[in-house]
Amino acid sequence: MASGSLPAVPRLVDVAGKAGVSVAVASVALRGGSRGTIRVRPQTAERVRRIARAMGYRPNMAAQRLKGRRNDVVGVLIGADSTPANYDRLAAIEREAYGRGYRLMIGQFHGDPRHTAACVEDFLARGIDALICFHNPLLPSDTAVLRLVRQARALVFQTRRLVARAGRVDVDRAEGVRLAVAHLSGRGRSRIGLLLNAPPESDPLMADRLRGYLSAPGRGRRLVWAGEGAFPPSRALADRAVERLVSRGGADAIVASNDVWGIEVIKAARRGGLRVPDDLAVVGFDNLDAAALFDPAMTTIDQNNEGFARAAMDLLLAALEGGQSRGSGRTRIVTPRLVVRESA
Amino acid sequence: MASGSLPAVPRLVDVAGKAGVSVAVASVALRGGSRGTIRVRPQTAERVRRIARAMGYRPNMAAQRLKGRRNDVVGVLIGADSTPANYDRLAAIEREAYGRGYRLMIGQFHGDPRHTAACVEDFLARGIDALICFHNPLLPSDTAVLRLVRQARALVFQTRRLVARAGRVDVDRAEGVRLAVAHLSGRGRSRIGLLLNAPPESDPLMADRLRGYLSAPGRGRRLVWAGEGAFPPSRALADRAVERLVSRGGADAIVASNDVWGIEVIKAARRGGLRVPDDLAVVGFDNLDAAALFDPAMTTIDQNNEGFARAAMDLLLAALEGGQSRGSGRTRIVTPRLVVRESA
DNA sequence: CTGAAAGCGCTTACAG
DNA sequence: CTGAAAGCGCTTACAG
Repeated sequence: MASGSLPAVPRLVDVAGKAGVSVAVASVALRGGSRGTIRVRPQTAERVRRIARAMGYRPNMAAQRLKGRRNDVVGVLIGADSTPANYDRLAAIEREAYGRGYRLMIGQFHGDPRHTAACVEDFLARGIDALICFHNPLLPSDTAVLRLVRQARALVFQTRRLVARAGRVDVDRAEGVRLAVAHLSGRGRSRIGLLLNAPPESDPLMADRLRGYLSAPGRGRRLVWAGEGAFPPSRALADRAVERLVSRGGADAIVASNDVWGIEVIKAARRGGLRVPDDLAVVGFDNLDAAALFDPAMTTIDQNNEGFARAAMDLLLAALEGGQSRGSGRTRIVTPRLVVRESA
Repeated sequence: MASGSLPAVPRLVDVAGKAGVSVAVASVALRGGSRGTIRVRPQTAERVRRIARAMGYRPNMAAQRLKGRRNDVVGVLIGADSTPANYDRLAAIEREAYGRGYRLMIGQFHGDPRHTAACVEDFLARGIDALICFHNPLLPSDTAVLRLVRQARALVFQTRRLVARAGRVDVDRAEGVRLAVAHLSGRGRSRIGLLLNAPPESDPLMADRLRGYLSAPGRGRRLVWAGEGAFPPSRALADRAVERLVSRGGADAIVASNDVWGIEVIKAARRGGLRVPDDLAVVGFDNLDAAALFDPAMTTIDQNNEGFARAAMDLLLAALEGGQSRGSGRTRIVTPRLVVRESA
């Protein structure tokens, strides 16, 4: 609209023409000294690069991909109704992927398997190199979606491996709870309760926490309360949990299955006239921003999202670079850490 | 590794062969009845589609792009050290883009303009259709980066337009503060203070809040305190703010420039023996998860990220679909809303 | 109404 | 050591 001659995006042939070399030489020159049978003399290569830069040349990635170049894109499937903890993890994965030269493409979900399938189709059509599946969007019964997912060249599942050759990254939730119990026990708490968001029989993530709790040294007598999966908890539900664990159970400390529950428990305890941490110590799980901001600042288990991201990219790159490892090599367990603040 | 014959990704020519038609007919059949001079009879088209589906055919997007197909990808530049509020907004943009058939590609920043430039280069090489720039990563002085950014076919800036033809989306921060003041005034607060994270002279986002404050009916006498931009605020700084606004200024209500400040002010007020909201009402800004979880649940201004996302995509699609509108048509101001909870 | 052919912008064997 | 040519998988004028 502004000028008469449209500038047009420069192509390799334009660069080659200006440099007085063939496109083959130009192509090789731009990507380092030599490729296959072609060997370009350093000064020529430098000249080509200089001219390319001056022209603002940028290789057309679509053309490169047609010739087999990798895309360097990782697709991520994540539930649109994900907990804040999952978004924190996603941000960590994005940073890690970026550092390794990969871009992330996000696919959000709403529970409809047909929609999920369409999203994976789109990922595949775009030529993603790898796929990370957060556990919430996929069920073993979604066979149509899983058939598509299987077509990704490299695959990592969170927590639960739904495809045989895939990698898996998980957080050692049991260890997280053990860390919390050990900390509380070390501070003289003798009646440590565990609060679960859902029954451990129906929720493997809760079962892991229970396992950690039961195996923790210094735990004292068993004291567990589990909700029915309602999340976030209502005020009445939080009151009930505190009533069971503290009023009836005599707890002087509670390890909650996540930060939102931890915060709601502190509020409920206060409504019941308890002081935190004096009368009741509370440890959360996730290390959300809200945990640090809460008053009292909440002690919690950090899931180590950086470690998770590193492990996921390690597995994906290993799979991409040929030797998709087998057996235990395909699983990485990330160790969480305790963040001590004021609530415990 | 498993079977003898590698399955190989089916191509259009394979589908056409199996259907007994030319690739041209197959190509057109797969994308609706007719294209250009080619008109495929419905039953033929249906047969081609059925065969394609049975073969698991998926068009190679790289090849399509080489022929001019759009990519349907929006790049987003966002600071890696962004506030949580920006990530909430990013999630909203992702959902909105997804609903309109676009994917998002995220580029994070660390302040190094060379790194930023490399990221935009990458976006352009990947053929993004549009670019959204959050305000933090870019400065008017980064001319090299801006030269690259300008090459995007459609552009939207947050808050501050750094490229002439770009679109701009902003939140009416002044209106947000007016809503907060009106609410407080309506609840009988007569001495309403404004707390800013940085001096309004040096930070336009703070200047907007001040403008809203000064123009709010029922505000009472002017009472403003501004920090020096340190964020998040230290305990001592929050104490000082409360000391100035409440102890010296006599405020019975404070509007804070963001939720983190709002929360820290509530904590500081309590340290000073004040009850919230009885002695002091506090309104935040951003509506982070932490605001709802805090005790007392914090009243705050929601920036309306859904509205922001819708406006940004509207502008981008308008630019992409030819008529890049001019003048005021390129700016969209989103109206925030007050979320009333317990703190005010 | 349909088919053969050109061409998008690259990379890489293959000849000189 | 360098150039001309084929081909990646599509789409779309152009001929029949």
